[in-house]
Amino acid sequence: MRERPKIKDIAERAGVSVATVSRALSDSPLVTAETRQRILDLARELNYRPNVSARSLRTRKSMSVLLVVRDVGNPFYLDILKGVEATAREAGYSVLMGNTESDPAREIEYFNMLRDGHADGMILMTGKLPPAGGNWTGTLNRLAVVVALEIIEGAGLPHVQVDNFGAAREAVEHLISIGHRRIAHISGPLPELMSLHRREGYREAMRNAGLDVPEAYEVRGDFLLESGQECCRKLFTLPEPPTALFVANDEMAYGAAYELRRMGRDVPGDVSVVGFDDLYLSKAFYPPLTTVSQPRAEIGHAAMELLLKILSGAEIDCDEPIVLPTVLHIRGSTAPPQE
Amino acid sequence: MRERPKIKDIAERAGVSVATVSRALSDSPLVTAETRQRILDLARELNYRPNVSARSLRTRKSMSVLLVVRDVGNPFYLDILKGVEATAREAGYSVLMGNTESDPAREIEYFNMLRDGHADGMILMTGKLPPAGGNWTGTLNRLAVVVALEIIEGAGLPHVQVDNFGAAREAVEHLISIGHRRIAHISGPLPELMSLHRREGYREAMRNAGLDVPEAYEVRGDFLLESGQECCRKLFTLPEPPTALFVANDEMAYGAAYELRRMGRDVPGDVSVVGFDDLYLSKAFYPPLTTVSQPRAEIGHAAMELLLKILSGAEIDCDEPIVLPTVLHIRGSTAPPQE
DNA sequence: GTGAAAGCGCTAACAG
DNA sequence: CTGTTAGCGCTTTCAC
Repeated sequence: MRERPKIKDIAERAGVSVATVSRALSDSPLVTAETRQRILDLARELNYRPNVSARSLRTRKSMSVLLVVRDVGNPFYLDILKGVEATAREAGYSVLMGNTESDPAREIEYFNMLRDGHADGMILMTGKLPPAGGNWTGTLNRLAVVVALEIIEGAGLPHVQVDNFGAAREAVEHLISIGHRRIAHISGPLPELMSLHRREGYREAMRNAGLDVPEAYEVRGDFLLESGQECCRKLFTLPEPPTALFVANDEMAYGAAYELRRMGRDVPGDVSVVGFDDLYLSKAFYPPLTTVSQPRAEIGHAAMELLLKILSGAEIDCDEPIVLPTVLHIRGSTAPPQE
Repeated sequence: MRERPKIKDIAERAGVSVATVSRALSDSPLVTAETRQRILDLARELNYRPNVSARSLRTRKSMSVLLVVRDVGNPFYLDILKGVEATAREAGYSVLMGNTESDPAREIEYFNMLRDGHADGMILMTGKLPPAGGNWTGTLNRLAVVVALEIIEGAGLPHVQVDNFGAAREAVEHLISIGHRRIAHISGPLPELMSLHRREGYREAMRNAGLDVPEAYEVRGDFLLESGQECCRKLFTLPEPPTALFVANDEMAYGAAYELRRMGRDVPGDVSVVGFDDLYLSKAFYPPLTTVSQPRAEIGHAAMELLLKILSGAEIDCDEPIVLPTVLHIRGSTAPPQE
């Protein structure tokens, strides 16, 4: 058989109709065990594989989902992707990668891919809806979209997230508990909700401990290494620099630690540093970073499960986000302040 | 318009046939500029998007490619993925993620996805062909497959790679040039070609310098952090431990550096370490790792370009791999040996 | 330049 | 239980 066999080829050889073959192949109970077996054997023999386009066209299902992130190059997404991929594959779905790089045109494009049957559903990790350019607006509620990691308010979409506020508070409480009082915060880009929540957690912990937060102790970064360095430099030109840093993500925390070293300050001897994310290989950094670990694989898994539920037609309560637990890993970058 | 508009809807409103609409939409010259414009306007107004399944079924093209890796969780692939994605999107292709985790069943599965029309081509980064279980064998030459990063011998497939041998040699030559003579090597898993080539580069550099390589100076790892630690431990129980390490990838290099620190040896004061890959954030490590940087985005880009060429029907010379240049980044983890 | 019509390969009524 | 048949939405001959 030179050409790819189709259902018709099997039907002819088996001496049955295409309908029967289709049924046998999809495990319909409407086929005798014997016929089914004959067909199955034949299919294997011919090395038959159903044509996905034909099937999709007919069933109106693509059996693939779209995973959309801001930057595929960011290692943070890796384990999430892994979790999504594993769960998707188990359910027979393929995963299409989407990368917006915050380009509105691309954001729209990926939504369009849902409409044109490229994918059945989408896991959105960009933290925002595309501008209302394409008039997919209004169709939104009909599309199967799960927001993971980030939060999009007011769209009525289901969410899978972590308690950024609580996790940040816990991280800062750790610093307080080992004796720090002058604790500064390098935040993520504002007014993104994730950054906001982490900053609120920081403020709450400080407030609860009766500690002061001078305005200059809150510096705004953008989650990238360089901004961690820069923010750190700013903080240590202050007349009364902090003894500890709560940084909104690991990448900036590395930047800060790197900068501290350059300035001749020891971590954690002179300054303690706490990050957020628990990046791949973060335990290999020196000193190993104390950080909030997010259950990334589980986030991916949960988001995909939720999406599958939606795709199966179940009603989802979008008002109650799924919140996954974080863990504060206390490692070598934090220590009590010097006398 | 509640339902998704199809070509027929446009045709009716425009008072033309579906054929004309199809032609106008695909920029065929067989349509008057005026009709075309009317149709285009209408399409935009209705927010029309062609159904991909129908189109794929008809054209026998899925306009997507499969990117298959051993482990999506490995950050090494990130920039490659990014390069592939960007190039693919520009050409109108989507990228499907494939993750084998070295499971033969999955390896076969992804090849099957080519046959069933799920994807038009594949970029394979697993370094091996699936076991000849599915009888896709023989069909191989008909499938559009590009091998990137790794090497698969004898399959007649086009390759995009780096000169692992030369890059490794250069790295070791650097160590030699700053005065090291007792240089050990932590290799990747054998007999994988990539590991083999890097080891050969190491040997060649040593040989050229007239340096001895005691058998115990070559330890075999598996590219993971822990194995870097382990191998390092072995090396430093030798009666005459090395003063420098050439490690086959960054992840193990971090493991080794971590272990050296634990053993109270300073990097680079007591021991110099050179890695391979130049991982994301590697400059933030302490000390910043001297390492061979691979042009990952370019590898992704080149592989996708090559695949596009194949998909466009061009004949490819599979005997001449595309070899991309590496750069040795000399950073803080290497220094002349102590007196 | 445009239209009619024939499928691409599959599934799902509907009949038997 | 099995077969016949009508599409899914699109592209592409082949006529006109």
